Amino acid sequence: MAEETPEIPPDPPIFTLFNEIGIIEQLSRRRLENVLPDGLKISHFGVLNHFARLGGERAPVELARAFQVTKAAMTNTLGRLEARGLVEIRPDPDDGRAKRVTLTAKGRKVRDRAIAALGPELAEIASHIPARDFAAALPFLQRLRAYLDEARN
Amino acid sequence: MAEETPEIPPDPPIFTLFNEIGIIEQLSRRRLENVLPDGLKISHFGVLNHFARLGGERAPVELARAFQVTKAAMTNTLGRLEARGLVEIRPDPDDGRAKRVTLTAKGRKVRDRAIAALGPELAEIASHIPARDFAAALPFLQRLRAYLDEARN
DNA sequence: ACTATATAGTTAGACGTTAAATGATATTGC
DNA sequence: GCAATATCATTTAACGTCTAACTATATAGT
Repeated sequence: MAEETPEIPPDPPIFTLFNEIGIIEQLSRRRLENVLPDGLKISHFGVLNHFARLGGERAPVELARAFQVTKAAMTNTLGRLEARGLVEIRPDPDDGRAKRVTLTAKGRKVRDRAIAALGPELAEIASHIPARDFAAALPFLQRLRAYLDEARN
Repeated sequence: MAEETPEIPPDPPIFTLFNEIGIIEQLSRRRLENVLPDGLKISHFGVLNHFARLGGERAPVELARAFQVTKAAMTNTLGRLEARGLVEIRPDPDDGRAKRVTLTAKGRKVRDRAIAALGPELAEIASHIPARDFAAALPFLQRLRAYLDEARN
């Protein structure tokens, strides 16, 4: 009977894409964390790198928004970074509710070592998939991210 | 002094891309899980959908490989699906170490409801970003995934 | 046959994340 | 001024994932 033919309609591309994104996220995070020094996590490195690139000081809520995580997650991340002396957290003199976070000299050094450790790993990936393909794929992902971001509650 | 000019060299595209992937994964997972019925998680839906599309029965280790998660994660997922009566797990008659997992009628119904709930959500995204853009972006992501997959230890 | 190795699945512990509730401080509107 | 509301940060509980260690069974080498 007709039951014998499996047919198997493929998932729609939009669905497959989110699937691939999820798997790439998992594989790349594991891979990058494996080469990061001192058990540094991607989320930790992200914060250090943010400060190293943009400088200055930030409120935790700003960082949470920048990385699209909850304030609770950022509280956790900053607490661990502070415990390791990589960031400094002070009360905000102008707002009793808020705090100010800055990168310490040690934090900058760890970030620089992380960048150095990441370099060969990224180069290895780039040796298999041309850098221009990454650049070509970026605009779509940025647009998708921007939409999901603005559409979030 | 020169310190006054911020310069701010941008991260390389390959780095920015992994960044975007991570954020998209987070935002899309949260958004899709919010519309999934019965607190179904993406990982749970993935397994149900896998069975509904391909039919038959699978060993847990096969599913773990298909979804790029560890066996431990799949044990957890299958345990929760079984506890809710969405899959059935039996010993493999031919291999004393293995198990066989099948979709139950209830599991299929939940999956169908999940598909129905996901439809409008995906359509809403597609209304802001053309479906052809998703299709166009897919090959690169699949290639990247395949590389990361084969290069994993 | 027997030993060594590989594979299937589970368990335990750690970690990051989320949602929800809470406390503290700011801001807005009347 | 004062009450209502919004915002910043933290805490708690639940969840999914990972790594590592473990049990049980199967397969390969000798």
